Amino acid sequence: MNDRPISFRVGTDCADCPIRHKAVCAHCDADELVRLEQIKTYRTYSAGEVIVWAGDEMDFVASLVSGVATLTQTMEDGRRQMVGLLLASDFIGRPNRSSVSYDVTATTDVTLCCFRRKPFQEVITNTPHVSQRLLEMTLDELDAAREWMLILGRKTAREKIASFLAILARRNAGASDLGPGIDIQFELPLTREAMSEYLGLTLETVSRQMSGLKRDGVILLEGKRRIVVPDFDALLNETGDDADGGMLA
Amino acid sequence: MNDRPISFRVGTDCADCPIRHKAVCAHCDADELVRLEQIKTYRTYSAGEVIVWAGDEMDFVASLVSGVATLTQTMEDGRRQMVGLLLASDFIGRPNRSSVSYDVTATTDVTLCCFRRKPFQEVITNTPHVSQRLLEMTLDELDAAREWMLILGRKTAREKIASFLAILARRNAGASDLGPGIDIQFELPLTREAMSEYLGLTLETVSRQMSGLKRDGVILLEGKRRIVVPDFDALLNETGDDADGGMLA
DNA sequence: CGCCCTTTTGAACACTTTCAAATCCCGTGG
DNA sequence: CCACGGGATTTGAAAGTGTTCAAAAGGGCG
Repeated sequence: MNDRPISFRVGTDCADCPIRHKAVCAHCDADELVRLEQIKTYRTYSAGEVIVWAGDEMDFVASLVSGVATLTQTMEDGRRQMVGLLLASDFIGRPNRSSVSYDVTATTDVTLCCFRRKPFQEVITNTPHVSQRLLEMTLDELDAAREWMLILGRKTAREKIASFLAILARRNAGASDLGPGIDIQFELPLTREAMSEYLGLTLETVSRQMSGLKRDGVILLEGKRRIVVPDFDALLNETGDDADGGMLA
Repeated sequence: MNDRPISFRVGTDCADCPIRHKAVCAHCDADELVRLEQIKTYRTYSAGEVIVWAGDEMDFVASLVSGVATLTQTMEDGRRQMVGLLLASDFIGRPNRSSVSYDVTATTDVTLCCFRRKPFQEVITNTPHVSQRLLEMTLDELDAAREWMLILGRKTAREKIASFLAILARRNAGASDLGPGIDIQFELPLTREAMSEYLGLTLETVSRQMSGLKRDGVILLEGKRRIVVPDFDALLNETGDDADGGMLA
């Protein structure tokens, strides 16, 4: 019902983990990592696979080690809205609640670091480093959700696309150079349909607006999935936000 | 810059507090309450007053004791989207971050229980009962934000209005009777304009849809602000959600 | 009683959706 | 190596929903 493990890789050392310093375990010391090591298991899912369905029981919580996953809500009549876009180091599941509220889907191949629910709840209770990190991450997600609400509620289709691309560009570039004159490139981890579910649009509108941004030279497409942003400020100018941060004043 | 106290009421006992068992202090024992008492101050704001502006520094965090407040984001050109609707017991501010991301506005007369930022951060660090309660509350807010995202991204104007009224009805009725045959009544704490900012609509559309729901007998208006819901299921049927919870099967 | 702000209503318009069909792209198999 | 198949994407045209601009009606408070 709730798990479709494709493969297991047990015994991987937390010290070598690519998300060691960003995930829920970020603040842990060596002793605390040992506790987590004892209750963790890796699972992998392939692109397109559903990790859990809304309403199902999930006997674990997890950190997303690699890949991209989504949280999606579905209405009676099939209308769908994505409500979470999970990248490396993001947390899946809610302590003290075993039933899941949203469909969780792997949109690329995904590796999860899963913690058995019961013992993880004890860790939360006894390890302030973990619960405090989880609070930080949840507050960040809440901020992201609120930025997303502005996009959904008030932006035009073109602004929505530009905003989405800017968010991806920022997350992919990390803290590195987003200045003018530097080409930013990244892979789109979502289909046009998934983008439409993120942005509250139809996939046709997404396609049209992508074409529009390409036509206007704001983005270049290499194949269908690789995006090149020749001028990040130009992209920001399309988002409707305070793009240039008052550089003109 | 950041505070416009209208009046103070010092020395009020936490034991008598109306939000004692729902706010961030809910899990605290007597000793822990003493610590909070030492750093708290009450402030009141009158309807319409801005509590803090986005970007301002806030030297306190707070629990909303009574009244209704909103979090709102504003774009360059004046488009506005509400991203938080704060009712009694909700928490305002973010630990470890003194600058505020959204305009916080009192939409009715409001009383806050404010905690000085610095000492509150110590409480967070040293008092698991507080940090764990704050985590719970933040997770609840995140869930609410995600439900809201579905409303903004995928619902029609009529469904948005119905969903909003259903949310208010549920919060006001508390755990009590929402069954059929029981009239639910509540006061609208928001103007049409504030509703439009909540729902990503124009105020004209809000007004039209309210009229439509009234015309169809889904709601009754007593004055402009008091709403009567003669049949809660009928309202739910307008939300687009799985209204009757499978009662028909 | 009158003023002002909120709310309602009307009509034309704009943007996104819907429905339909063509095109592209990639993996597969001949 | 190239043709084929099928999902993903793009493009077109018509239709619909919500917005915009405008004006009237309603309500509360001095």
